[in-house]
Amino acid sequence: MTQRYTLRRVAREACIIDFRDLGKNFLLSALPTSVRDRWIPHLESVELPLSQVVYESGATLTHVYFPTTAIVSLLYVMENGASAEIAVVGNEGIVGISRFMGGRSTPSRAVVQSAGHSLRLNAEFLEEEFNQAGPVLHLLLRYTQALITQMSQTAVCNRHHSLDQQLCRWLLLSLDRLKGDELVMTQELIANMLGVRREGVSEGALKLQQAGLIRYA
Amino acid sequence: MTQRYTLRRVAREACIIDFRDLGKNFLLSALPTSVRDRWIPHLESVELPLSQVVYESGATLTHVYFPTTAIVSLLYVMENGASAEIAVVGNEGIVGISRFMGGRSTPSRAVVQSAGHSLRLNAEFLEEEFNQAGPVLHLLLRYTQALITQMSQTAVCNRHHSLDQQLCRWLLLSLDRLKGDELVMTQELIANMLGVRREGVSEGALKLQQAGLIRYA
DNA sequence: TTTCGTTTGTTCGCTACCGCACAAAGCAGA
DNA sequence: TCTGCTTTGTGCGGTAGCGAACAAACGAAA
Repeated sequence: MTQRYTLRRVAREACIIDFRDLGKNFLLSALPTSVRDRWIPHLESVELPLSQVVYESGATLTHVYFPTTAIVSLLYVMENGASAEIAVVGNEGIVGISRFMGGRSTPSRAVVQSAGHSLRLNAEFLEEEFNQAGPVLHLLLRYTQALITQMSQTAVCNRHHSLDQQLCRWLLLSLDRLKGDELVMTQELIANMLGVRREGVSEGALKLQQAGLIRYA
Repeated sequence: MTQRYTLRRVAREACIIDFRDLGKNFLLSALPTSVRDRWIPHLESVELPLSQVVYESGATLTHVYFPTTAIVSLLYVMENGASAEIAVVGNEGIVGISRFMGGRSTPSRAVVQSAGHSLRLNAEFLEEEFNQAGPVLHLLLRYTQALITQMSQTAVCNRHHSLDQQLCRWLLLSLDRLKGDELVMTQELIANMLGVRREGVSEGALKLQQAGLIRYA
């Protein structure tokens, strides 16, 4: 019944979101219903095509994103243009943590790694909600802590693991965030994310295919 | 005058901290005086010897540390024992952010990289202060954002920079947090932090010495 | 069907770094 | 002063990954 009510309310306020999407993002579904009901009129539904830049390094965010089926990569770009992925965000998280962490800008670039759907929220609205210091704050900080852990692992992988190992990790990170088991992506793009040569990815993928662990075309 | 008052109060409450130390940690000195006065009776003064483990990976923190002259490295340790430094904390920060970020444990190990002095606070007390959602919360989150940026840089350095470059970065990160320009440390330890071979550090340091950029014995 | 652009596979030096082994230097304690 | 331990310097194969160059496969548009 509550859900029916929510659905109608969404319709009444002329928001085009499908309320079922709310349950697809773990953070949104972890919110108390009172908060979720308050957010619904502010949530927008967006499709994120492959390689779209969600936000640029140094930019001030206008929205924060709650991916449902999309996957977003956070890249750190060096002055000379070289870059490396520092974290991956899918339906378990939120893109744009720097907005509520206090800095006005972010050191990373967010790029869509797997096309899909996402909900998004006006950044100022989120900031106000965050500053009410209730469950929203605690949930987002817990997620941030998880993100920090993922970034730490990325750092140590970059140091100690072989290209093949990193490719495997990357595939698994993606698989964790995918509905099915299929990923639309070129080796070139994977190489950019990992910050390695395209040829290396080619060889790695080949090995995995020969071992029967993946298939691709 | 305010300072004299503070000093007396410290003495009255039989705390052994020197109130001048407060100003040596940037976070503590950025707090409003009202907060600082409230914290003073709870602050403890500790000496951190080289290589002391401030907290172990996975442990629940009992205290958070505000280094004044000490420098602490955050290391991520892999299952096979290999490790890599993910961030450095000196008098600009706080050791133990995971305590207020919500997770009960932390994925990193904190090790003293340069012996020195630090103030520390009971972790539960800090948590309560943090949850009052005032300036303490915002200051600590801002610092956390800075720490995340440092970790991102570490990740991308591990990917794209040469051993020599990383050694330089490490020395500069340390220099930024040192009073003078002298660092007591073996090449072996530096290698552990960076997650590289000791011989590599040896060669790198030699080059820098020959270039007249550093001196060591 | 042809053509052209994109994506993937393969090869060939080259270099940075690793693991190992060992020598040299410095320092502390007996 | 001698001895032993810690720390630093150096050399030597082995290898993973880089940069460049190019061939093969595939797909979409003309």
